Amino acid sequence: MIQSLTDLDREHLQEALNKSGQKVTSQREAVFTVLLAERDHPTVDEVFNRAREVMPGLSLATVYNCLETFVGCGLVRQVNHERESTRYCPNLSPHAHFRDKETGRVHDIELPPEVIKSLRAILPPGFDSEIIEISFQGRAQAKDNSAN
Amino acid sequence: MIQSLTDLDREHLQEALNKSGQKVTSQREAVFTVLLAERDHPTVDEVFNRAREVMPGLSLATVYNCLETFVGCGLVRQVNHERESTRYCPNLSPHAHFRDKETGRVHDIELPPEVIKSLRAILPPGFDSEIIEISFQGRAQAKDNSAN
DNA sequence: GTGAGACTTTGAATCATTCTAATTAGTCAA
DNA sequence: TTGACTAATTAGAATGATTCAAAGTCTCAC
Repeated sequence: MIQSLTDLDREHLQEALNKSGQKVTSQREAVFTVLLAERDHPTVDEVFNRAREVMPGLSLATVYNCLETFVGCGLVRQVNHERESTRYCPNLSPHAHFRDKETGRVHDIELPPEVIKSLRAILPPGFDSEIIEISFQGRAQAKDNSAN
Repeated sequence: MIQSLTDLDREHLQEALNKSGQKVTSQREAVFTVLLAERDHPTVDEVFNRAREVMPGLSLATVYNCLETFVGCGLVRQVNHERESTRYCPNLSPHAHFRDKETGRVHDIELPPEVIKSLRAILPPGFDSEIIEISFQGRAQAKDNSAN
């Protein structure tokens, strides 16, 4: 069952939206709640279905809009794997993604600062990168804790 | 103008295809030639248009098929950026990709073995990865040599 | 030269995503 | 309260990359 947002999370949402001149709406709150409730990198469709349990009138277009808004104000990250549907991730700390070939599940992998540094170091002069995306593919031993 | 394949490249193509029980056809040769001619990570459509200059009857589906075949037998790599059209890359040495935000161009960045090692090292036990993909996004100073 | 299997072709179908136009909700001023 | 303004939401159509299905062609072993 989907809990409602903690006060802290609601503040977080409000602050991020306000900072870019946008409003907290019940739809945005619902979508954000869904993202935080189960941190399993859901697709738009998955978010849509989960959110509708709580807000039946919600439209798919709105879910797209909300997620785009959140990405725009830095509340969530997109995760793409090849041409599969885009997935969404509310984990903001620097991390890589590991995609299990068998299940399609995506796991977060913590990314230590020195690794990031060594990656930046391989860029030739003149290349300046704000964003680095790292994704592994392979097999993850079932160790089904931390449901990423 | 599109040159034809060198003998070496033709052998390379032949060997890779044969190894997986597939044949060299004139279409595959044309598509492969296009990929090697200009190493700029073309989309399917770009490959299609270039290849048709040399083989007017070629169909789009065949270009999709050829590229899929090449990926399957390890002759080329796919490069995806968000939901843009997939691009194709005949560079087989380990490398990352850098996507210039302004131009959309993709550049290859050589990937030293020790960086790969340090990346593998961040995987928790139980995670086994065959493939690591690294992509940078940012600005590349116009230094328009090596047309990647 | 025939037949089997691999490859190619055309055009239709799919599917995620984006767009458009119309509606609703929220806010502020009078 | 009323109206006016703006941002957000909605439903459904449109888009665009990719895949699929069916029919046609080629090649090579026999």
